[in-house]
Amino acid sequence: MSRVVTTYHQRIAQEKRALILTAATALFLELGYDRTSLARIAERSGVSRATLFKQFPSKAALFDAMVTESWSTADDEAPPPAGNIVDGLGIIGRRYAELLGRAQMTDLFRIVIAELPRFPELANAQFTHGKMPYFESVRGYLLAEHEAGTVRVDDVDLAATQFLGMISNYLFWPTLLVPGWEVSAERVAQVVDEAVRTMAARYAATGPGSSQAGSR
Amino acid sequence: MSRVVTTYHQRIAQEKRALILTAATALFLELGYDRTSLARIAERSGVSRATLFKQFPSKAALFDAMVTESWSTADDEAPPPAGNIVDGLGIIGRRYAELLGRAQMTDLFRIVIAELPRFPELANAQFTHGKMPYFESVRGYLLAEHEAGTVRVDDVDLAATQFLGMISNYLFWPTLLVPGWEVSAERVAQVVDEAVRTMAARYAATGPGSSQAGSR
DNA sequence: GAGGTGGTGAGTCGCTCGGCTCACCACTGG
DNA sequence: CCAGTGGTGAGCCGAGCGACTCACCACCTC
Repeated sequence: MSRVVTTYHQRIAQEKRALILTAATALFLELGYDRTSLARIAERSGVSRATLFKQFPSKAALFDAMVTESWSTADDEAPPPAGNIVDGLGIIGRRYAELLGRAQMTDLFRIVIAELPRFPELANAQFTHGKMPYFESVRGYLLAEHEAGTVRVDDVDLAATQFLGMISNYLFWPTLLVPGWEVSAERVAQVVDEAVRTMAARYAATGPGSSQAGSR
Repeated sequence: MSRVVTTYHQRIAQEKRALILTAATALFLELGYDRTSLARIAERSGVSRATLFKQFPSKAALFDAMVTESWSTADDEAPPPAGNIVDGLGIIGRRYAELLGRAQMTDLFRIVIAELPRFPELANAQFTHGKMPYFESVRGYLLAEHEAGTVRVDDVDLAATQFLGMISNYLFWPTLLVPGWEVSAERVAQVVDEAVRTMAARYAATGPGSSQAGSR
């Protein structure tokens, strides 16, 4: 991105910063905000406490940097299908399910929910990087299909929420509540498929279209 | 229930216990587990710290009692529609929406999610008093209608989850994330109605039944 | 009115926390 | 070779925490 001056001891400083963030991420996600002490972060990252305080002015700043960094790497790993609306609901739903299924993603959600009263600005990040891209994608798809006459959707916002809700309510909540919960890949695909079918049945343009039965 | 012996100073003790629980509930829900100190609970409840320690052996025990008590009063206020499955999806959905809409209910959800790693047994309570009764109710209704031939539902569990997910994803998540979020009663009813219609369209017995269009 | 139950308030203990300071060292770039 | 940047380790501080103790008191019941 920007031209990096690098090459002084600055490089070492950035390495230390990365080490701190890695350790902080692991500890915050595992223990929560209060039970994670800066001393343990320093110990785990192999960095002195003085360095930690020079890099991050306060515990809150470190926590904020950790969340921001986690979201950015999450975006890198699986970019949201922003503009591509022609692939239909299936691909969007599958990517959404994939996002919800990542283990450290649920941990991140958990701590964000827990610390929201203390860090209200995290709610924005949660929406911006989490649900919103997928919601917009579904919304755009439905809107385009509606205008094309393929489907008939009066309340697009509600319909999009319905679709994502059918997926997340099955895949996400148990993961958030039950520690070691896992859903097989087949079941994930099935859940998404069924959600797509339900949407097709509900919002068919006129009569029952191609989405009717489905023996499988 | 059980015959209460009462009438010694035991009654006073129970009053004190209730005062403690009330204060503890307010503080835990507002500040979270770690940031709530027993000293502040004692101060707020107007009870000495010694009394607090005699009533509850530890902070964890007090927290557990608080959650249990909150769930039981929640059940009293709106008993889950356990056996009554003839009223259909609408009444179940509306009661579910009413549960999710209560302000202190979201606070309770938040702290339970936050402290789950430390109190794993809370997950059971969350399921037992929260989602499960409504899930079972929807499930039972769909099963009965399926056997009656009114609808055709192959995967009852998935269908029930879809229904509740369409509701909770619209009403619950924003409430959990955005501090002062509110949804009007009309919109709540609309969301539930649309979820019912979607279910009817998807799981119609053969052709499109009575649930076809719906201009509104 | 005497006995006993239960509440009270103050105090103590050991511990951990976030935050901060400072003298000292390692290493790089000129 | 030497100046300077950045990391290090140890230590200190004030505060708050959960947990516990004990002498004292208020009140009801017999």
